[in-house]
Amino acid sequence: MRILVVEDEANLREQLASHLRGEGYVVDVAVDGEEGLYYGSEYPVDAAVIDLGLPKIDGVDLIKSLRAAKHDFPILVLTARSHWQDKVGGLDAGADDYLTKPFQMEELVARLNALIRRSAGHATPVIVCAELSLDISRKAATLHGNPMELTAFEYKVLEYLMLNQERIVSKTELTEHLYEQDFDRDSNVLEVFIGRLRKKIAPLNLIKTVRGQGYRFGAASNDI
Amino acid sequence: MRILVVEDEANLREQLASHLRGEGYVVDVAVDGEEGLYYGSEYPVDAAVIDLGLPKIDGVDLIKSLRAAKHDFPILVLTARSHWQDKVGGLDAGADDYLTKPFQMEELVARLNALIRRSAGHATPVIVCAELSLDISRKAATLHGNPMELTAFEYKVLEYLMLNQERIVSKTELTEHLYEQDFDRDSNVLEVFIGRLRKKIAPLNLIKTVRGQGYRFGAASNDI
DNA sequence: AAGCAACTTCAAAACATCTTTAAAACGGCT
DNA sequence: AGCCGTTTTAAAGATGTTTTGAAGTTGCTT
Repeated sequence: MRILVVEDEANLREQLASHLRGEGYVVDVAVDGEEGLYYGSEYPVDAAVIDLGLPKIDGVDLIKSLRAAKHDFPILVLTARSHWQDKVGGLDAGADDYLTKPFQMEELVARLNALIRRSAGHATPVIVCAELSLDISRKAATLHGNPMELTAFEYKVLEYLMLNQERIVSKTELTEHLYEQDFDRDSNVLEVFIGRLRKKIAPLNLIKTVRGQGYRFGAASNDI
Repeated sequence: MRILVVEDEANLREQLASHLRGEGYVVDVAVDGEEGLYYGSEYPVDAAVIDLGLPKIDGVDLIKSLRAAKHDFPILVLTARSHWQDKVGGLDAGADDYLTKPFQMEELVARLNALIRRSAGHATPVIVCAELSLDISRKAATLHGNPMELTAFEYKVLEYLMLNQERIVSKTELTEHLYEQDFDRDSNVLEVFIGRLRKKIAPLNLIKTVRGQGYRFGAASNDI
């Protein structure tokens, strides 16, 4: 999952980035609203964390611009406690949730997770498909009720596919959401991971390949 | 479908070309307005992506020249965000849509698809003919409500024919729009593909051959 | 009936995807 | 820091599908 962090204060910015990376997210960082708008438009981000009170373009204006440009990924705004009124402006502008500074990183991660999950159309943190279920808040999967052993990357791939079930997800889309920018276009890592996931969830045939287009996750037996 | 890309910045140009080719388009690339005018006049392109702000001939002038030469394929212009006023000039000159940089490739592809579809006279992304329907945005066809299994090329041929229903489409036209320039003139690939498509959509007789001229797709039973 | 255009069939070539293996990178531990 | 086990990546070959080329057949048209 790709997160855009827009925060002018260097300290907090780095802390956010490194903590989110530690959680397995791909992170783009922007130091001001202008850069934030650029990254939000250029890369397929899954969610954004935006500090209100930014130089160049104000946080509220950034949100408005992003929404005007039809980017509908969820946005979590950060406000200083002393400026708590700001949050109303942020939400009005199109943000989805807010957090007042200071805050706990765990809190932020939990909310971000919830936002991403809900924006993919899942109300609960547990996604079930046939005998396979994925608990996003715990980053764990169970098959036939037994916990599965997944590596960090296997989990990420499975999560992305399950959050986008029944939809064809191209290899490009997968890499853009799961890897930092510089990714070797003609590497076959994804095929390797898909292969491993298939082996682990066998005999269930939930990951179908649509030749020339990508993969589609789902229980549906009929092709589309 | 044949797309002309006119962009001076090498990086973006290559990215555009490779991404569009990945989407199944035939792509001609031009590095400046002069080359753009040449390709636009020489090849039967279905749509063009033109960056405003080009060397030699400016993007706006290129569009004017193309329109003056009676080329009426749809044009999507790219503008830098800082020069957003340009888009008005582009649209005035005869462009059909615009996108400000930076943008996401999916967005561009979606708009290009829509432009091509509409220029062929179809308002919606689903084209229906008798019991056969084609969803251009998903690149999928259904027959009697059941999804069809089409290979990439079968799809391309069917799409071109359906976008140009009731019109006689010559084999030359088909190859020019579906293949890169160097195509073996006396190959019979198209006949092979037409044959396969006919078999797949049988017993419907939607692809009629007009001896000596080409093929005509349509439900109309009366000859012309 | 001859000549040509279009059709059919089949196998070769090209291509995308999958599998396997081993090397490289990483993370935790002493 | 150096070692060890694990995870991720790169590379190469196997597999299966799609596309192409080629040869022969059909069937219009004159």
